[in-house]
Amino acid sequence: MAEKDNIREQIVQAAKKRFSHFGYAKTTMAEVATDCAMSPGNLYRFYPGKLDIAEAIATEDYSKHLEHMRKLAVTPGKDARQRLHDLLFEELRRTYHKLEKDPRAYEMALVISRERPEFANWMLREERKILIELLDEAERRGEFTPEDKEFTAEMVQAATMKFRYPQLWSKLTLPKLERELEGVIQLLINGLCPKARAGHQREVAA
Amino acid sequence: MAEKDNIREQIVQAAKKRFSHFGYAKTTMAEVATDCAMSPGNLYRFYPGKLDIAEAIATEDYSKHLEHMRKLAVTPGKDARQRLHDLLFEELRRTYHKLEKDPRAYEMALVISRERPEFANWMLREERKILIELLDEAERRGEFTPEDKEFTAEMVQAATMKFRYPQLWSKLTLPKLERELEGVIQLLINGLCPKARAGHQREVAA
DNA sequence: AGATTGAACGGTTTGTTGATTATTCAGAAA
DNA sequence: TTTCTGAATAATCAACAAACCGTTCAATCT
Repeated sequence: MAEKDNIREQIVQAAKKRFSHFGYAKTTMAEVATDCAMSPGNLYRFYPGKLDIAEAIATEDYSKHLEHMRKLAVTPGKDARQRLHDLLFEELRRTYHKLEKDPRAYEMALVISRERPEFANWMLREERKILIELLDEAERRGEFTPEDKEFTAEMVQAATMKFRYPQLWSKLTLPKLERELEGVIQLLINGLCPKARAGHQREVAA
Repeated sequence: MAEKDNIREQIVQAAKKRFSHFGYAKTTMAEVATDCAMSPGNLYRFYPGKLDIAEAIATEDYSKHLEHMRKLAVTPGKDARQRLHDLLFEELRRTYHKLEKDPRAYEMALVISRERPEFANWMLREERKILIELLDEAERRGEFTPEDKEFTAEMVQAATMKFRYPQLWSKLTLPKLERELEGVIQLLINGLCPKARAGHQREVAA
């Protein structure tokens, strides 16, 4: 069924164009169908519904992002702290720029996470896998030694939840958000307890 | 102007009754005025508007909560970790129960934080003062030694943001939230770095 | 047969109108 | 004069109708 996959891809491409020009809500199935030179009804042989097309677009997009993050998680020549830092900053910057420069994409993200809460969970699960890779690698190098890595990854995500949801940012600029994330990472790495206070931590440059 | 303050208090009491019985939206200024045996117009000599009455109620309520938390922050016979734990759990439980058992109060909270974002900031600032007290006390006892306590308190709040906003809970039960908060606190206290791994941490009992 | 259409269905959104209500203020009461 | 009233105002809300659009499916085409 390579032909069917081609058509699915064509539909996704057409929808992507429409969604990013006019927004998800203002794009009709009839328009997407016309762009693909087919009838509206025929779309439903390839996707169960409009939201599923949006989900396909979002899945493709986030998968690319995940691939990038997977590389950051195991970059050689950087210690675990730096890799965790790079990973979480990448996620923050991506979200911030989507919000700022791409309101259409942000609209789609809102719709999907409202209508398909499972999708947001999938994103968290995938990112968590990468965090676990990072922790595994860190253990191999003797940097961190968390007992339960699955649980630890979940807690790192919980502690950085603020940086995933623009609704919680209340007009904070990116530099301020980065300064906060930097602080949270420092706390997560070193903790409040003094023990053997580790060497200095670099400050964010903004 | 003791008389004026009495009337202000009477208005708040009348509004509190109405709001908690019928909700904020379904309560009219005319009704509150009638309850206070005055005309609607006269209310405006005491409060600038309906929202300000709601804010007065919320301020009074949260101030009581703050007082309670202030006690938790300096309870003798508990170490800093336990006090931080008690403080953050108290906040979480309060929010959870407002949401579960008191939809009227939750409605008011939503309206206020939408129309008066400054109020949410005030709450955070006040809670932060308490966190700083806790850190000061911890330093005195040689438990934690954060360099910049104002900043550290801010970061503790950032890391526990998830537990303040029911919108982020997506159907999580209180026990699951408590388990997560427990994990985040552990991470905040001990950090990911091994250094001198501290003694075991208790598990939540639910 | 399998693939495709497009009109029909039903749910949602949009636009409109009328009522409700927060807020104001000219004047009455004290 | 100062305090208060309540009708007037303007903004918001609720209800209803019309239009729109996602989705389905009987009919048509290949």
